[in-house]
Amino acid sequence: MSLAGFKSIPLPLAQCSLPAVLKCGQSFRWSVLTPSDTSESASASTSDIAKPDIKEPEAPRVEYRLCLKDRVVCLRQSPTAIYYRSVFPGTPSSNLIASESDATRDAETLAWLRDYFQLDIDLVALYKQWAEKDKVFSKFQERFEGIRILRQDPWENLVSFICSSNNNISRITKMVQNLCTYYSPSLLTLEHPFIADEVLAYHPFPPPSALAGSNAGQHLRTLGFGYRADFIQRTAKMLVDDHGLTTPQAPANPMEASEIWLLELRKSSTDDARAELLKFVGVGRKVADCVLLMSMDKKEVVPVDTHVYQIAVKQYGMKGSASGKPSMTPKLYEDINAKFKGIWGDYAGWAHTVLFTADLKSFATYGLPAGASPSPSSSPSPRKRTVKSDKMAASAPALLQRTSSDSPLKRKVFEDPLDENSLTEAKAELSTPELSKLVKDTEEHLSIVERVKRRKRNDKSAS
DNA sequence: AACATACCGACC
DNA sequence: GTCGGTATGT
Repeated sequence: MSLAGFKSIPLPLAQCSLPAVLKCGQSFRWSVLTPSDTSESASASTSDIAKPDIKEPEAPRVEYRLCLKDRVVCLRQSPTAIYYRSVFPGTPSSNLIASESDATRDAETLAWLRDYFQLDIDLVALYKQWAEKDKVFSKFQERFEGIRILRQDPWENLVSFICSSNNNISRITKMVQNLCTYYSPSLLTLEHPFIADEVLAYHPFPPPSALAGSNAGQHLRTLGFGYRADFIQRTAKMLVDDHGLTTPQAPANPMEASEIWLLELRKSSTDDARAELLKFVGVGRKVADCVLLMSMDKKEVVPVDTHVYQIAVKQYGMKGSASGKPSMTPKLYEDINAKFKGIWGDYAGWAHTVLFTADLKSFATYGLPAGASPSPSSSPSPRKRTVKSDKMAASAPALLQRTSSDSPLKRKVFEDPLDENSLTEAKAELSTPELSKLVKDTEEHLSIVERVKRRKRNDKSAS
């Protein structure tokens, strides 16, 4: 598979890692397509490969796709560049003659990419600053390169995070996909990049008016939204009712007035914008802060959930609650928020996302190159909660590739890289060099995890 | 103003 | 029983 038809943006992986950024729970709408993939949209599938094949940088075996209002953007990545192309309705891919409008469209897509990935922000420089200020961050930085905040559409982001309460990435992804499939018409269909004869349909994100109808709540329930169904319908209706009649900017603008109103909140202060967001149903402090950080340019905002609370306790020695189960009171929220802002400063929200991502089970072995020996402290802690509850389970040890002919055993190891049982079984069946390498890497990882555990125990009994 | 409980669905 | 929370009740 060549990169014919793709333009390139020279960019080191450390500035932006697509597999990390597009699957760490910021956007839920990118599909990740690989040669071994048999399903439609796959960011939740266990057969995904999390990293481009670095052994063959000229031919990445992963493609990422997102449907915008008027085009589908397709991306691939090598260690030194991002490759992009866009596909429009009604343009057969067999058209080999580049026209003038193609050049215009490429320029538009490039502009969109620079904005969406915020490529003018020097992430490497930010990492350096955070590492200087913060010992904990410096431990993780090398293994979790290229994790940056996307600049997403506020409406889409708001709905996605209303879905996120009491929920996991895998299910949120399915819900958002259902939303697009059933509430906006297909823009175009496109062949799978690696699997012949597989055709995929692409739907843009539906506008507020499409979800505001009084019947939407009930219908969304049947699509698996649960109690969040009414939140979404009512929020959509509030937007249409209260902000749907803004002076039409340009008739050609495909955005609805209420979407533009949300977009304009970028110009407000953090507190003002948050106050507006909190008026919607299903939007509390955490969801509002996610929207502020991820689509309103409020880079200093640190959304606090139970997960972030765990990091504050574990990594930064914040006092844990005696009864194990703390309720996230406004005061606790503020305390944690202030703590992280004090540590990381102006881009605290960006720094928080790096650690948040590093703590996902799916990234447990991310960035561990074969044979490399990470320092003991840089390995993620084997928190039971994370290991058991994170259903993303999409990533495998870096640099290793799954194939369609994987043995059941290899699959097992991939699906839970930290599970010692499957590892023991796998050792007895070192049939392929690839599997043996995987076992070696994972063993090394586990031994590090063990060392950390032991040290923790010793520290405790010593004090 | 600070807590408790229900809510929905998937998983252990 | 658990959970990347919020709304509603006391």
